[in-house]
Formats: sequence, structure tokens, C-alpha cells
Amino acid sequence: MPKIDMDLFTKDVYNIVKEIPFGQVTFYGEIARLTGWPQHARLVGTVLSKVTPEQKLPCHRVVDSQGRTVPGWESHRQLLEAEGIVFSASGRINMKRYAWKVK
DNA sequence: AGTTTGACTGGAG
DNA sequence: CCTCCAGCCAAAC
Repeated sequence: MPKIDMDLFTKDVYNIVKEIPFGQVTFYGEIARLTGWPQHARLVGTVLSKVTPEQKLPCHRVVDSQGRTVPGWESHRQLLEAEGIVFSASGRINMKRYAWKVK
């Protein structure tokens, strides 16, 4: 495996996140898989943590593999609920129901 | 240049 | 349901 090109990886992540439809979600590991670097779920998180509001990316539509919101990001849950997404009593999303299916 | 951190993950306890 | 943990690997220290 060649060394990862962070410049390209970052752009791929942006382009993928930008495609997530309103009312649907995906998770870090899935984005990593789509970029061709399935072992870099953490790196996807690192990239998204640096996204600014000016970039206008729907990064709130990205949750963890268990359907949980980002710890410490207070408005994450309400941003998703504003798109019609319902949380279970344990504070998790039903991924079966909301997962974004790539065409 | 070596160590710790982190918007992760899946499995164990 | 929750916490903890090993494996993960580039970024930040």
C-alpha cells in the first residue's frame, strides 16, 4: 500500500460528505471505505473536526458506527432531529433506517 | 525523533 | 446499557 495523500484524502472526504442527502446519515468507517482507505475511520474524524461553517458541509449527517452523536458537540442531536431523524430512548439512531445508500 | 492524542471500531466484561 | 480495551495510524506535541 502506498503512503496516503492527505490532500487527496481530505478532498475525497469533503466530496462524499457533500453527497449525503437531507434526512440521512453515514458513519466514519463508511466514508473511509468509500475513499479507498477502509482502515482510516479515525482520520475521517480528524478531517471533519477541522471543517469550518464556511465550508458548508453537512458533517452533522456523520455519526459513529453505532449511530451515536459526537461527544461534546451539543447541537449535533438537534441538527439531526431538525431533519426528521428520530433517536431511540438510549440516544442512538436506527442506522438500518437512516443509513445513506450509495447509488 | 519519541510519545501521546483522537469527531473510530468491534468486541469483551 | 455502560465502560474498557486492543488495534488502528496520521496528527499534534
